[in-house]
Amino acid sequence: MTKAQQLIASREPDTARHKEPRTARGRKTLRLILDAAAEEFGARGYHEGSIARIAQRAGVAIGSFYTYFDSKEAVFRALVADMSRQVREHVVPFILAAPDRLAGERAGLAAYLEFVRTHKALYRIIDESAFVAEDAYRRHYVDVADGYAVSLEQAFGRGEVTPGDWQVRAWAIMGMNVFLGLKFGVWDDSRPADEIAAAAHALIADGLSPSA
Amino acid sequence: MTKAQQLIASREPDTARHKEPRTARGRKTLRLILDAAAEEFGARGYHEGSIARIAQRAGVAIGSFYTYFDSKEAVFRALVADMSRQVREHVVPFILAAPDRLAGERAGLAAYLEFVRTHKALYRIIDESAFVAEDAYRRHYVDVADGYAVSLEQAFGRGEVTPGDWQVRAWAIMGMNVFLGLKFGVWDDSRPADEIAAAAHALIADGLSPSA
DNA sequence: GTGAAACATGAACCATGATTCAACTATGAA
DNA sequence: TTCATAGTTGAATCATGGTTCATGTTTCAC
Repeated sequence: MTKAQQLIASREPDTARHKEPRTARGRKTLRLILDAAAEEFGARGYHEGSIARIAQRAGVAIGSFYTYFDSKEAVFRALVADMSRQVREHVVPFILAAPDRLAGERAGLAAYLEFVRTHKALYRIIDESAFVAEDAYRRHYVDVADGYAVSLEQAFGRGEVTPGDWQVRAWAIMGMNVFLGLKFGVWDDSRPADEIAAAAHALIADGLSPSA
Repeated sequence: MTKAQQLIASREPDTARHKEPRTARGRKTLRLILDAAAEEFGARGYHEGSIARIAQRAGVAIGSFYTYFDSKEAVFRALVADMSRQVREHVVPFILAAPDRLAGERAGLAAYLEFVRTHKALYRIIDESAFVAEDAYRRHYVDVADGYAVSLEQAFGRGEVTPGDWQVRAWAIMGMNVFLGLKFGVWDDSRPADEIAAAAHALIADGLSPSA
């Protein structure tokens, strides 16, 4: 397993399983349904979203939906797992490509903001999972935070950051990024992602204290 | 208006209005219903929560609920506004009592963590409002962030913090606090709030960079 | 080519729970 | 004391939408 794979992979087995298609036709239909569900839940949210409309968007009958998923919650869980993976696959390479961890932090945030701006549905789905599939939500954030903590500690080993409480730092930075994503990604994309990332990077690197 | 009142107050008029009771009996019943709703939504969430159960918890008939609120959403909105105010009323005094803004940051986070630990329902309700009453959710966080931004800028005027992007900093710090509240307040309260606040304070004050 | 398994269809079923409402009781001002 | 208003009651109503299922159609290994 490469370092990138380690950071992307989830620690837990994939519990959100759909019924595996056995033919090419089946795989295609499953894909259609998943994409339609992402659109529907992204636009209307879990509770307002309807299976009938998902089926319609996918261009299949309602019954076909139930060929692949046991319930509304099942398809939602599958989506959360899928999107959790997508975010990490998009962001991690930017972090790894940077010369050091702090530069990586900045590049990662910029990449994250760009990703959120072009995948607002994704943001909403992961967030809403807190109330629909709490375990999936926890898994997502615990995975990301643990990846962060490990990564920070390794950077410390290379002398790139000061020592400190890795768990607190990981959750703090993650929360920062998520809220910046909400504010400057989802709600207001008028400012360049780089600019936000630079300001956040400055905060994380040097803090607010004038004496330092 | 005192400084504390400024920080606590919401910029927007109170849109989430219930029907005002005209007698002492009515005011008492309204209070019972609001408290019951907080319990119910805190425990089961908005969609799993039911009006019938709220009425039961409050010890009143279903019809009485509709004497005070037009709908399920209306009572939820009233709760969000109420709790948004509660958090600020609890935390702001700690920030103001501190000798300077950075110390205030630390004291505020510790106070916030303690509050979250003893009011987990509140945390959940505000968070879920993102999907039930998005405008109320936005209002809450925009209010808090703007308060932060102003407060940081004033601290800069007193030479307590370095100059920077106030909006980005405000949202970053707020996100940090919210996520630390989720992780170390709601999910895991095994570590002392002070300890978490101290670690976060160190991050915000001095950053991660070893050169600084 | 053939048959069993996989996949597709969508009308009908059904549980759930928010909301209504008509009858009743308590309050408090005059 | 009186009566208009405020407040209370909970069974019945009603809309919604997730889920089922009996009946086809397609695929593909043999």
